[in-house]
Amino acid sequence: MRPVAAAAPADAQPLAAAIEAAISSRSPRLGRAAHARALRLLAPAIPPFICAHLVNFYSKLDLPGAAAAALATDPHPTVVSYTAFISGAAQHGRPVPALLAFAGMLRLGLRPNDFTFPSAFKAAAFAPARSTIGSQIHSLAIRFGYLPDDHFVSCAALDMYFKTGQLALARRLFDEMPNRNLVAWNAVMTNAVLDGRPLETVEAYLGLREAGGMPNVVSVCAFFNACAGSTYLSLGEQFHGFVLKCGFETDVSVSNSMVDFYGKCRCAGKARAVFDRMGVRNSVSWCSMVVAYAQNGAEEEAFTVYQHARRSGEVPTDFMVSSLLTTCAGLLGLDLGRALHAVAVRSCIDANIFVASALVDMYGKCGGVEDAELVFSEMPQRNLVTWNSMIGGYAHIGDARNALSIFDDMIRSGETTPNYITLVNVLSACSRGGLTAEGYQLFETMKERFGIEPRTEHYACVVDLLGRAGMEERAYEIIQRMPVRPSISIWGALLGACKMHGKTELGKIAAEKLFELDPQDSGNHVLLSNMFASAGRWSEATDVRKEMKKVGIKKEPGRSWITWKNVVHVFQAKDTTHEMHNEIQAVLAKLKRQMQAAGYMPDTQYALYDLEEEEKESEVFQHSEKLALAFGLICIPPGVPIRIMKNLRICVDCHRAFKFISGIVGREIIVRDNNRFHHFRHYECSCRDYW
DNA sequence: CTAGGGTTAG
Repeated sequence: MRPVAAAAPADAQPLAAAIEAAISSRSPRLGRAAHARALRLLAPAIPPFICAHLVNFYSKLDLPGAAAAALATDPHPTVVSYTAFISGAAQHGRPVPALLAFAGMLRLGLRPNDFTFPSAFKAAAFAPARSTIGSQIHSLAIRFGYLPDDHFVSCAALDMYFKTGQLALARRLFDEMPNRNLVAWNAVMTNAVLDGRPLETVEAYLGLREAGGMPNVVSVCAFFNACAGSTYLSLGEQFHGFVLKCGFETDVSVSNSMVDFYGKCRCAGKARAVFDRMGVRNSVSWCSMVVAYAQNGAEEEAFTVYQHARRSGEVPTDFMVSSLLTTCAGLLGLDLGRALHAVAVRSCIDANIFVASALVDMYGKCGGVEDAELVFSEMPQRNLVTWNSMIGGYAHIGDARNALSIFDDMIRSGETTPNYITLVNVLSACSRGGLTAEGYQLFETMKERFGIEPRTEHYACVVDLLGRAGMEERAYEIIQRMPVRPSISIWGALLGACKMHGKTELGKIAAEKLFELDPQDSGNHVLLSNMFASAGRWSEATDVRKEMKKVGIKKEPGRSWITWKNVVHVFQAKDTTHEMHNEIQAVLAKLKRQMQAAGYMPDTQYALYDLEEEEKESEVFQHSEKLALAFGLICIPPGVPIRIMKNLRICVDCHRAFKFISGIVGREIIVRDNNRFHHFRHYECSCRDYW
C-alpha cells in the first residue's frame, strides 16, 4: 500500500504527460487508460491539475458526456478545468453546455480569466440574434478588467457580435479598440464575407494596409473568398500575384481558396493550374477542384478528379459526396448517384444533413422520387434545403398533391419557414399537376402569408399554370402588370399554352417577344410554326420556316438516350446505326400490332408539319424515344423501370404510345424530357396528359 | 493544464 498523499506528486507528473500524449495522438483509449490509472493510484486525492488535464482530454476529443462527468466529479474544480470544458464544448459546436458551465463556475465563485472569456464568447456566438447572452458576458469581461485591453478577449467579443448579427455593436467595439491587431482586422474581413458583403472585406483589407499592417494567411483567404463570392476576377488575379510574392501560396488553405476563387469565376483551367502546383493537398483541395469543374459544366472532369483523389488515398468526405451528388443531379446520372449513395453509407456520412439533402435532391431530379422519399423520411433532421428538395422532387413528376402535403408538413413542423425557392417548387408542382385553383390562390397570397414577394420565377409558374388551364388571357393580364421585365420562360410558358389551346393571336405576341429576347432559339420558332399549321394558317407557318432558314436557325435534332450496363445508347429519329437495329425494329412492329389491337391511333399532327422532314405516319414510329424504349425492352430485365432521357419535349404520339406500351408489357417507363418527368405505368402517365 | 481570426457542400 502506497501512502497516497506522499505518492501523488511523483505519480502525477507522468500521468499528466500520458494524458497530453493521448490528446496529441487523439486516442480515447490512451486517455481512458490514464484516467483509470489516476483513479487507481491517486484517489481520493487526485490533484486539481490532473482533473483539469482529464477534462481537457475528454473535451478536446469531443466526448461530451465523459467531459461533463470528469468536471462533475472533480472535487476541487478550478478555473482551468472549467475553461477546458467550455473551450471544448464551444469548439465542437455545443454552445449550451458551454454556457451552462460558464454560469456554473460563476455560481461557484470561480472567476473567469483571460482564457475563459474567448471560449465563452465563442459559445455565445451561436446564440440567436436577439439573445443578450453575449452582451452579458461582455459586461462581465469589462467588470473583470479584460476589456478593452486584452486582445484575445476583445477579438472574441468582436467576432461574437458579428456572428449574432449585431453589426452596430461590432463596429463600435472595433472602432473603440485601443490598438487593433491583425486578428481584429481579420475578424472584420471574414465576417463580411460570411454575411455577403464582399466589398467590406476588400475595404477592411485596405484599412489594414493603411494602418501599416501586413496580411497573414487568414486575411488572404478572406480576400479570395470575397473575390470568389462576387466574381471579382481581375481583382483576385492581381492579388494572386501579391500572394505569390509573399510566399503565402505554400499554405494549403490559401491555395484552396485560390482554387475556389478561380472555380467560382468560371476559370476551371486556372483553378486546375493552382491545384497542380500545390505541394501539399488536403481533402478540401480535392473537393474544391471537383466543385470547380462541376460548377463549370465539366462534370466528367469532376468525376475524374474524384477518382484521382480516391487513388491518392483520400477518404470520401461529406463535402465531397454532397458536391458529387449535386453533379449527378445536373447530369441526371441516377446510377452514378446510387453508387455515391452506397459510398455515403459505407463512409457513415449518409445521415449528414448536406449529404442527405443532396441525396433527396439527386433522387428527385433523376426521377427516383420513391428513393427521395425514403431518404427524406429517415433523415434525423431536416432544414430548408431538404424540404425544398423534397417538394422539388414531387414537382418534377408533377405530383402536386404530395408536393402540397409536404409543403403543409413543412409549415406545421415549424423547423423552417418557406423561402422563394419553396414557393417556386410548390407552384410548379401545382402547374404540372393541374391544381390550378390551389396554385393560383397560393400565388395570390404568398406575400401576405409568407412575406415573399413574387419574383420572375413565380410569375413564370403562374403563367404556365393559368395557360395550361386555358386561361391565357388572364395570364397575359398578369404579365402586363408585372413589376419586373418578363423573362424568356414567362413568354415561353404563354406561347406553349397558346399553342396547346389554339390561341394563335396571343401566341404571336408571345413569340415576337421571345424572338426579341432569344433570337437564336429554334424551339420557339418551331412552336410558332406548328401553331400556325394547327390553325390551318399555312402561309404564316411557311413564313416562319423561311425566316428560320434566312437567319440560319437550325432545329435541334431530337435525341433520346438510355443507359444500360454503364453504356449510354443515344438514338436519333430514323436511326439505323444501332448495333441492335433489327431487333429494335422487330419489337416496334410487334408493339404496333398489339397497340392497335388495344385501340391505339397514331397522332401524326406534329410529324406532318415538321420543319425539316415531312414525316409520314409510319415515321412517327421511328422517333428517337420509341427506338430507345424498344432497346430498353430488349435489354433491361422485367421488373426494372426503363429510364429514358430526351433533349426535347416528348412528342404527343410517343406519349400516347408509351401509355399503351406500359400497360401492354406491364413495365414502368420513366421519361425525362427537357422539361419534366413522365412516369408511365398501367396505361397512364404521371402527368395525366397535361404537360 | 485553459485562448482569438481560416479553405470545401445541400
